[in-house]
Amino acid sequence: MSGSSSARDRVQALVAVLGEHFGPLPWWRAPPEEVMIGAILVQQTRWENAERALEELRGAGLLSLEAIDRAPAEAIEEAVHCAGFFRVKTRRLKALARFVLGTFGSIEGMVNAPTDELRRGLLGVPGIGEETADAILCYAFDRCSFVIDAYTRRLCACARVEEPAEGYRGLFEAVLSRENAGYRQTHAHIVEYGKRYCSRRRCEECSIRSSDA
DNA sequence: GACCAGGTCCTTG
DNA sequence: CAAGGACATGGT
Repeated sequence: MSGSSSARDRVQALVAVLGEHFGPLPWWRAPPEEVMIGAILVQQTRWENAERALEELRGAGLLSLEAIDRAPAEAIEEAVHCAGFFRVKTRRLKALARFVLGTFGSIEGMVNAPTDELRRGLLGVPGIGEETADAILCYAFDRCSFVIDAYTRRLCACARVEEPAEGYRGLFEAVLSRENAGYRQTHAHIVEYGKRYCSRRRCEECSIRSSDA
């Protein structure tokens, strides 16, 4: 087998330490449709900007996949302008809407679909990569899909967790129990830790690292 | 004014 | 397959 400090062991330790450090953390709650839209809007920007864009969409009556599918691109671009990459994100929102409405007819058609099928479908939508797909699965549809984002990679690098060829996702999913709450919670912990202690410009000495190494 | 933010896609070597 | 660039606004 592996030594006393395999990548999996280190991830297990990270999850435990974060849990003790932060305890339960709140996370944005919204209907699945809004979570999906938010998952696109938040790409490569602060959540605050994505949230503003969501409110702009709401104000314009565009906070639904039906409306996004129907509306002219210019109207959506104007609403999501404050989230950056507004032309790209508009195209991605429309692609998402087309996928959901075309493949499942509606959001309701997705809630009972198998996770594998949803994940493959989402990854086939231009503009939806692994992180966005897993965020949608985890936070919009309560699935056990762990979200690997920039914070996770940074933290793992800091904690000397070597990345497997298939990526970090499998490590976390092997460590977490099969319940959605833990997936949400651990990702929330990592984001909180990243924002507070381990951004790109500054990475304070990781207390995590010493307790794990 | 540079640098960064909860990515993804396309092009090059 | 790794590395680099494009997409864009808002905050430090």
